[in-house]
Amino acid sequence: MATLDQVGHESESQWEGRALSRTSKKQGGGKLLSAGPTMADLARLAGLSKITVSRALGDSPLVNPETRERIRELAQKHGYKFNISARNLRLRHSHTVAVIVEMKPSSDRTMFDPYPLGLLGGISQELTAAGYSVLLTTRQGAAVAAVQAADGLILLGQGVHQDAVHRFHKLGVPMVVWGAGLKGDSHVVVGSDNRLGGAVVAEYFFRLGRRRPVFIGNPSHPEIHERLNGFVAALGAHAIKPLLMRRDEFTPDSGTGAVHSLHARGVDFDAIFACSDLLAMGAIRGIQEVGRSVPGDVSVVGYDDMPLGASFLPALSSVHQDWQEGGILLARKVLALIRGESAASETLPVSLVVRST
Amino acid sequence: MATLDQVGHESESQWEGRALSRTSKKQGGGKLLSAGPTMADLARLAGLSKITVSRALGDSPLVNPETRERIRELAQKHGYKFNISARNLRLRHSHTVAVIVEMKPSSDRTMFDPYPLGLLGGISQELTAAGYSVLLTTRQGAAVAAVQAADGLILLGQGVHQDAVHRFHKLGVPMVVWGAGLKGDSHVVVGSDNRLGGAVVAEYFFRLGRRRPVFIGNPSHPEIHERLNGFVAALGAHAIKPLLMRRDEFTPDSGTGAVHSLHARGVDFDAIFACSDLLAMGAIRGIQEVGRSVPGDVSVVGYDDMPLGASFLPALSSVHQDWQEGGILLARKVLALIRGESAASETLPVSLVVRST
DNA sequence: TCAAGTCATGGTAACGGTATCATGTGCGTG
DNA sequence: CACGCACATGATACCGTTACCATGACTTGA
Repeated sequence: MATLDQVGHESESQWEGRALSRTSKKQGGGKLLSAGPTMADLARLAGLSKITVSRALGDSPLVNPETRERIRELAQKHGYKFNISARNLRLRHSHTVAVIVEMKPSSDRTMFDPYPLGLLGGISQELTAAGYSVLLTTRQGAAVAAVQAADGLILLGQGVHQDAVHRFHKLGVPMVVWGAGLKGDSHVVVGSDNRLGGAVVAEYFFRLGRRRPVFIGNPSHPEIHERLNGFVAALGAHAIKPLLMRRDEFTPDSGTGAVHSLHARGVDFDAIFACSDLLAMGAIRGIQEVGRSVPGDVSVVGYDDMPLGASFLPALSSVHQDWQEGGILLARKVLALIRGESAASETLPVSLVVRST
Repeated sequence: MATLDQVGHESESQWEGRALSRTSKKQGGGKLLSAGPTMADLARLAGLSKITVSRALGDSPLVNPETRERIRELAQKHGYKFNISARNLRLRHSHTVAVIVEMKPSSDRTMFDPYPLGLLGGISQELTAAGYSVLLTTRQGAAVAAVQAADGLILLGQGVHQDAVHRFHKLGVPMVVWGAGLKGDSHVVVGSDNRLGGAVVAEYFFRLGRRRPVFIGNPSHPEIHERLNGFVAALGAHAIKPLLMRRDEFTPDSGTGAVHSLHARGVDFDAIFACSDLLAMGAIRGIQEVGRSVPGDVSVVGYDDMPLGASFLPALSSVHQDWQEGGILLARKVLALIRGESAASETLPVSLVVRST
């Protein structure tokens, strides 16, 4: 929209202060504010009215192309800066979408390291391209007036709690949430297809001839619960029943521990689906420690496809999700809602990246 | 400042539309816009003037405490929303700081995974607390009008190139940059003390009795160059000269490759300082592959203290930096500059976390 | 008793854009 | 020649807030 590509172009003349050229009705005075020129100033300079300047800068077809060019140059030359607040006030919207990131204290943030950043990148890219600003906040800062003024809201964070969702919902602003969509949800949810992720791994194991698979992870996270569901359902179709090994921590240690525990209990298993790459890497170490081999004796698949996993030895197979794509989709949904269109919840496909394990 | 803590408080009555209660001079008409009440509306409701409402909501000492309370309740009850655009227009500032993140295409982004997120958290926390909004953009989006309107700028990204810095500097807005400060820099730079990081590792190696240390990394990044400088200088004080093993990639593979290369060339070494944890972990694997042990034969220290490193086996020693603290500092510096105070470049201390390697 | 000094409140004019409804020109056509 | 129409531009009135400078009531002290 009113995107003036001025970065990098040096203004050739300094704006000399306002008071002189201003049609001040009361003050003839000399207090020279060091503010830039306004549309009214450009208008006077060009011998036109400010509305024409507004139209020229806004690419309106109503102005003569030559006039537009002339005004453009003038704006350039005098270092004109468009005032967004004024436009937003007049237009009665903020052209802003608030992104609220729920940062957990820090404990299992590990799991989400690569995640919000990619998401944020996609969101920022798409929203900026549409002429919207991205207002970043944490949950604590969400009470601030600027957030309330946003035209739209994006909620980020694992297992965003329902109460938080409702709280923000009350602001009466278009809202889109990242995560696992529960069936009864009234709001729009975008997330990667965790169920599919589980199913894909199940099929993979089945094709490899694995018949005694184990799932490692913490299914109390809604997203991970879905992975488990998909995994169990797909295996069930082949009359296979996987074992659930519950682990709360998403660290390599935890994965190693899980395997040792299985081994100690004499459990017979030939495949492991870990719901995080870190867990998977730990599990592989555990498997090797108890004298078995990957992928010879046991197949292992992780989740998230961390860059690290690819250069792990043996190179880790993992379920890949495109965070950036997710961010873009989130952004598109809010924009649609803001425009008054409807938007449905959507899940993004995931893909299994098969490497050595 | 004008922070109205309204999230979560449900407004008890719906605002019934404007036209009726409005002192419209021309239109007596019925077009009922579904916009919320304004200060003027509250004023009429309270039998006061809008300026008094403004003062009450703004905690001005000029209004009677009882009046203030009354207005507060009224605002609450009618779901009043403060209009930031109007205030910003009037006050001639945006109360906004733009954060420009330079996202590399994706190649060695690995290195920076945990980094911008922590930084961003700190920035957001501090800025929000001060009543400022955080406007997030990538470099591509930085030409947008909203960025130009920001009261301040924070530039994030490894080795932010000088040209970019100058480009943004021309906007004439207070700016703070994250990274390694070069001596001749005119702008304010905040970064962690890479030189100290190198020195600390050097001392650690020396105390352990290591005399043939190797540095692995890519010193063409300014920040990493500093680490190398500190490392070399501190070792130099003990008349030790480290070997530089240049590696462009920051992956484990690259680290493993480096060690194999050293081994193949018959280089004698007893300590490795890798300028990234991933590199360090790869190096450890390489060391083990060529039949030597960590930390028995070779000591290894990484950089960044990734959560992963702590649960690596053997647990990785690493140089730790507090990203969040860095973000807070960045925020404080811009705020100071915005207030017209001066601010100096500053480096944050780092600490060596000694684990098993 | 009156000047001076609080305290609480109000009138008015900005801040810098854009929507709405004119206005004025030139041109083609019946 | 008058009419309608497209085109280019303008006058005016807001959008919702706060700064500036009153104004009136009531207190205080000489």
